[in-house]
Amino acid sequence: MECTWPASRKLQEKVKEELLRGHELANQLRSVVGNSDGGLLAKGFVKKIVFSFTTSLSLLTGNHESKGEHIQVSTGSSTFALPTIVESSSSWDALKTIKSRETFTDSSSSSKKRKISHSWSRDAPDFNDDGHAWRKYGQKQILNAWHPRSYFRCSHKYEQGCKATKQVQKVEDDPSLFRTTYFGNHTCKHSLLKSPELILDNIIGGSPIEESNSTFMITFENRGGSKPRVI
DNA sequence: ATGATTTGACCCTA
DNA sequence: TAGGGTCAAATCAT
Repeated sequence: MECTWPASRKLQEKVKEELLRGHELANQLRSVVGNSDGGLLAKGFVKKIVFSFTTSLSLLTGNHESKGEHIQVSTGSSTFALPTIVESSSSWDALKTIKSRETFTDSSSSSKKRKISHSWSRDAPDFNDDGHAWRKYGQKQILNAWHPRSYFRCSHKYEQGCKATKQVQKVEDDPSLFRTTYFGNHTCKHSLLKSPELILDNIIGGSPIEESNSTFMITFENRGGSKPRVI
C-alpha cells in the first residue's frame, strides 16, 4: 500500500535539477554556436551538458532496478527507454509526476490522445519567461488533475505561420511550479534559431555513458530569449 | 477601438 | 465514446 514516495520525490527533484541545468547549458551553447563557429567554447558546453544528462540518467538507472517497465522518451529523431523509478503497482500519482502525457508514452498506459513527436517540458515557478510572445487560446480541466491546463500558441501564428504551441499546468505536487510543455518549433522571425537541436555523442545506452557509442538528439523547442514578454 | 483572455461548443483521436 | 485539443463569440483590459 505505502509507496516509496519520499525517496522517489527526492530523486525526482535531483533529476529535475540536472535536466534543467542541462537545458540552461544547452541554451548557452546555442548562443555560442549561433554567434560564431563555436570551437572550444562549444565543446566545453557540450561536455557539461553531457555530464548533466549523464548524472540524471545514472540516477534513473542506477538506484532503482527496473521491473521491466520503461518510459519512452521521444526526442524527435530518436526514442530511448528509461526504467521507471516508481513501483508499478503502488503509485499512480508518482507516475503522473514523471510522465507527461505527450512527452512520454508508457506501453501499458491508456493515454489516448494524439501522439506528439516533438515536445519538451519543464517545471518552473514562472512559465512566461521563455522569451516568446504567446497567446492563450484555451483552458481545460483535465481528468484526474487538480489544476486546469492552459493552451498557448505563438502570437505570430497567423502573421508568420509559426506553429509553436505550449501547454501550461500547475505541478500537482508543487502548485508553486508550472509545468510547461512545448510543441513545435518557432518559425517566426522573432526566433533566434531555427531548430535548436543538439546532437550529443556518448550518451545513454543504459551502460556507462562515457563508454557508450550511441548518439542521441535533444530538441529544445523553447529558446532563452531576452525579450520581456506579456501573456 | 483594438487586442488579449475566457469559456462553452465542437472536432479529432485512441 | 471519452476526453484532450482547438475554435470562436463574448467579455475584459488597456
